[in-house]
Amino acid sequence: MQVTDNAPAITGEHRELLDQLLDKWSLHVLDQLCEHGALRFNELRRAIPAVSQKSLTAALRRLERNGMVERLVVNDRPVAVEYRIAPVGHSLQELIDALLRWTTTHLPEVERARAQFDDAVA
Amino acid sequence: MQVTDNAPAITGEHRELLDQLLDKWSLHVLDQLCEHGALRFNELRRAIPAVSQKSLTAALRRLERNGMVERLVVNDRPVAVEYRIAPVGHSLQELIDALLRWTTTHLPEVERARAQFDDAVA
DNA sequence: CCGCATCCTGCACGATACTG
DNA sequence: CAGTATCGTGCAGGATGCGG
Repeated sequence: MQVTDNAPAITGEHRELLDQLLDKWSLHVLDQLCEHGALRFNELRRAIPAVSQKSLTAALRRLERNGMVERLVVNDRPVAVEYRIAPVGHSLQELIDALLRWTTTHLPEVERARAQFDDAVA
Repeated sequence: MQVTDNAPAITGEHRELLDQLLDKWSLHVLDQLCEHGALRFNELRRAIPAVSQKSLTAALRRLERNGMVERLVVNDRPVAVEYRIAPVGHSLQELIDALLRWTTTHLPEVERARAQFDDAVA
């Protein structure tokens, strides 16, 4: 075993956690919460128009359960809830940004590869 | 707009690309190919025992189409195929490693959060 | 305003059998 | 060895309606 072994193996738990943090909507949610600090439920809905109420709720619950965001009831009558990014969630943000930057950088290259592949098939 | 804006927005294309690269099996495949350089189809199957033949084929096709890996026929009779990591795929590896290191680091914290959350519900 | 319950649909994925 | 073809199933996720 090398001391320079900086590539951990992929265990089921790794995969499970990444699935819960990098799923279809969680990236958007984390992104918004990092940018604005704290947002109300319907503010998030408006910020991410394509998400359904059900999926947004599910994503928020998942993120909350994993400690990425904090949910706090601001007010009863009428009910007001605020979602706030947790410190550990903020630490994830750097990685997410890195991913987004990577895609932005390499998207043209990927699209060329796709065109070439699709041509070869046809 | 700030010049220091280092957080690109999440477009549909970003999401689509990430979905194709970070899916259930692609991480394993990229990981293996980066580690070993080049592998045969059945070597990959053995290296990732949980994957079905169908899903591995699909993952490899997807990665190939996006330019992440190169497929080359080494031999006919009997057929031998080699999958090799492409340069752009290798550039992804650093991010994947970063993700894995992040999960490794924060998994205990996440598990504490989960336990607490599940307690609160019960 | 926030969110759960229900129904419905498509698709991801495994299992299995077959081919060059 | 490296796939393609087909079938069956679970589950993610949208649409809709109700409740505190």
